[in-house]
Amino acid sequence: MTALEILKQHEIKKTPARMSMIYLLQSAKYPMSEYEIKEQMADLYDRVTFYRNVQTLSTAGIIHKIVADNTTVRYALNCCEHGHNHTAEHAHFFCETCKNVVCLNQLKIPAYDLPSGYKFADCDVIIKGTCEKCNHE
Amino acid sequence: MTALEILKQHEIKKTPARMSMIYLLQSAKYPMSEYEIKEQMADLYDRVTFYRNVQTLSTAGIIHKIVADNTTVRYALNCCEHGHNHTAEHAHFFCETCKNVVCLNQLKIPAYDLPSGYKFADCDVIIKGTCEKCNHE
DNA sequence: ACTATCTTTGCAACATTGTTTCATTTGAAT
DNA sequence: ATTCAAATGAAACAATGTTGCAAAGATAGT
Repeated sequence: MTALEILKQHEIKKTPARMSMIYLLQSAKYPMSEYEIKEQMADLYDRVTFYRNVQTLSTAGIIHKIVADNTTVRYALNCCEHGHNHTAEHAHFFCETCKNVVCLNQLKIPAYDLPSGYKFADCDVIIKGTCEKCNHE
Repeated sequence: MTALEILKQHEIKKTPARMSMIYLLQSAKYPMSEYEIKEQMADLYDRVTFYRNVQTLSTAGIIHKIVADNTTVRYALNCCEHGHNHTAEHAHFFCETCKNVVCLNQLKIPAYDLPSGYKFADCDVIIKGTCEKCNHE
């Protein structure tokens, strides 16, 4: 699906900043940091616009924000399959050496039983350690 | 166990800042934010010292740091039972309304199978939603 | 095409969180 | 008491995120 199609599908206006954010994340192998996005967006990049679009795109379900650590935030595109957005919740791996984050799509997040009276909204699972590449160096 | 005993057990020097941090966390019902700690430590409080002691105490396993969100960090004392420190990994609940964090000691974190080559170090589980109190208001 | 309206953007300023460096103070062992 | 490493405080800095407001851009109605 193209960036434009994604925006149309969610009835979000096409703007250069949004288009290139989606492009970038589509071509990324891993969830990207703000810094990486900033580097690649160059002149199109304004911090405030970025944060506002992160907000817009993530409430629409187009991207998701991964908090690996309080100082390590990454952004990734949700998989848009079969014409609608369908991303099962999965765990994320954070390599403490190279600071990269990887989506572990195969690791689904189990349902947790909350104490009575508690309402569930969302669950984040971050597994920390060292990635394959860093282990072989 | 007293704050002093905890420090001695881990061979960490007794200083006023460390003592009162442990006191505070011992008396806290919930994991505390830096702001709450700061309020209560008043003149004993210096930001740099705080961060350094968070580092010292958490690598010693005396406290743990809970990242509920990139802008929401909480600190909690680990349970020190039977004379040694023994805290099974448990999930945490983050109330999106009141921003409180609760340790869900009963929710143990399952073992996840990582892709080959990946080395496991740690796993954080954050469940988001609304807490009992906020649901009844 | 023209205007009115709403959304998005860019900029400036600010707030919060965390780190580094370095001189000084303190803890605790002898 | 002396000593020496460890801990502290202060200043400066860096990164991250937010708010208010004016300008620019897109959209719809006439």
